[in-house]
Amino acid sequence: MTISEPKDFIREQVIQDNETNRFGGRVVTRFPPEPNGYLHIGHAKAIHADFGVAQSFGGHCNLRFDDTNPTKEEQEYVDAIQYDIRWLGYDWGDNLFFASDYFEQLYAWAVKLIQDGKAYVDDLTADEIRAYRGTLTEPGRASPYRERSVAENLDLFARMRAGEFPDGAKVLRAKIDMASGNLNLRDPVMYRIRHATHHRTGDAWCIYPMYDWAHGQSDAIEGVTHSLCSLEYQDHRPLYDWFLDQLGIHHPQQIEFARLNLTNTVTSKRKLLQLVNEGIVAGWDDPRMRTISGLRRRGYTPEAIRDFCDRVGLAKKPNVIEVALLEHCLREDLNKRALRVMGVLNPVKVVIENYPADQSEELEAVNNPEDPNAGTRKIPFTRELWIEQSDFMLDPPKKFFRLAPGAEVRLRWAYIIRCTGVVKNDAGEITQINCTYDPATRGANPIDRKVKGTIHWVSAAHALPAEIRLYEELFPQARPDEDENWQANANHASLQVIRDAVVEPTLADAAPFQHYQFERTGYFVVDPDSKPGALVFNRSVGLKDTWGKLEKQAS
RNA sequence: UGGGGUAUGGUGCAAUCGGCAGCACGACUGACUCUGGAUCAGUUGAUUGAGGUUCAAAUCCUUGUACCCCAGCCA
Repeated sequence: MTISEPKDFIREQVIQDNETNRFGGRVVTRFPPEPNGYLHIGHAKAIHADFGVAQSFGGHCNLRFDDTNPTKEEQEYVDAIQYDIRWLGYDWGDNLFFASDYFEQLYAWAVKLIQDGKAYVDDLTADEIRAYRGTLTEPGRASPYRERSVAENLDLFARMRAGEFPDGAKVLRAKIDMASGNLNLRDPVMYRIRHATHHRTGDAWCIYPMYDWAHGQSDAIEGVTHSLCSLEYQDHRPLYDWFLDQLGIHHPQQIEFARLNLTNTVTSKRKLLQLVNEGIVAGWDDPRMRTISGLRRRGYTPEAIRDFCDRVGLAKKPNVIEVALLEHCLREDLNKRALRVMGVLNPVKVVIENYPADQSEELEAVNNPEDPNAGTRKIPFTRELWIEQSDFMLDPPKKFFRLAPGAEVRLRWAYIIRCTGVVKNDAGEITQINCTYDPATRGANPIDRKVKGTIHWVSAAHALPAEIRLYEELFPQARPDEDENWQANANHASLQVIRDAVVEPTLADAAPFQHYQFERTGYFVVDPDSKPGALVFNRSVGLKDTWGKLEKQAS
């Protein structure tokens, strides 16, 4: 690892382990998703930690699906998770594993624990086990089945596997300490009976290992050295260590860090699933969702997400990151790469009275001022244009640098125009703005006066219709799920669809997931729903808007 | 005294042996600008409380306080 890399407490630990030669200098991590939902921004942090730490030390990171609960897991999720991790830019090479691949080994180890008198078959019901477990402040009591003979346990456990008992009739438990202050050590369940079809092992098994029993042993099998997980597993570490010690097998170091929390965001698979199932959003990839697929569709880039993960850091302190940081990372990435184009969301017609109706010209526009290699393009200019309604005011306040009666404004890449009057309909709405243009101001500033404002426009004759989807926060409040009734916090007006926007003709062939900056408006991405002739754009994030801020302060 | 954790500006992360509390986001000024974008310059603002040790404490000691996690046959 080079000196310039960040040294969070996890990397410090690894450095120490390498110095003491604890794992022979090897560094192996793993990312262990359960395939029961889609990945979200919180997983991105974990992935970034798991793959990033391994990479820092020239090690590798396994992708291991923690598929020990057949009633909740599906192949669909296995596929989606792999797609998302790859899209984020991480590579597990050949190291794709499944906890279900280890079921046979896990079973053999369980038998060994029984033989050693360290595990037993319990006939108590789930409710009874809970009652016997005691409470946070009172010790538990031993199950009446705790002292069964090894032979009987062996027999019963074999028959559990053989399918002789119905769901819930028996479990295998580790025999540890019913009085421990750590509830996880009060004879945790290792196996439960589930006559369910598993997405990979089919009907080969009807007993399935619990997380605590499967996880550490899977880490050991894979030669993992540093097993990174979130804070809530701190209480499980003694159990993780206990199993490994009883078995006397390779013993990785579990290290816990604080999971990511984001303002205005729910990150809980259960809640995300609810948003989808209850139709509050359109699906897992709804651009308002901070799932990886939702962020992708919203126009986030892997680079922006990785940069974000870098900046949030890695520590044990529970945290809530402001979404502003996420948005900052996106803007910073897109500013360097997104091609600039002009699009008018809420058009109003401008007629340039002294520009001949039969005339048109091609003006050169810079594609990205931040990137000379992006080149230039030609955009058509004619007598009739669309401009943004908000770029005109009949009675403008001070510091409004745009178009108003008698005022001048620069048309981006084109001429300076002066407003001479407006046309209104019967309802009093402005339907047309009349202007004159100054032919001397193409590519040049006037010498006798200063024109401060520049606005974007699209030639009416060449404009392409477009649908534009604007998003606000799904949850306007910073911490939506502090509330028991968190779903009620959802803003059902968080998606605004504009169907009559117009964009410049160079966008005719814009392909899904292409990023653009609509000048002065924001960053937009082509939605997968988009087709030539029926363009659809999502606003990824707005540009910083100091004028908008002024307006807000004024109101 | 059930067990396990965490406390540094509004937010997140640093400060390696006890040695000038730093970086980023945000907010606020200003400069510049054919994007009210970008860029540049600057300002604001923090060590959980109380004692103690020390020339010197975010860091060491004592003692409080607050917050988070744990009682699934989920992970």
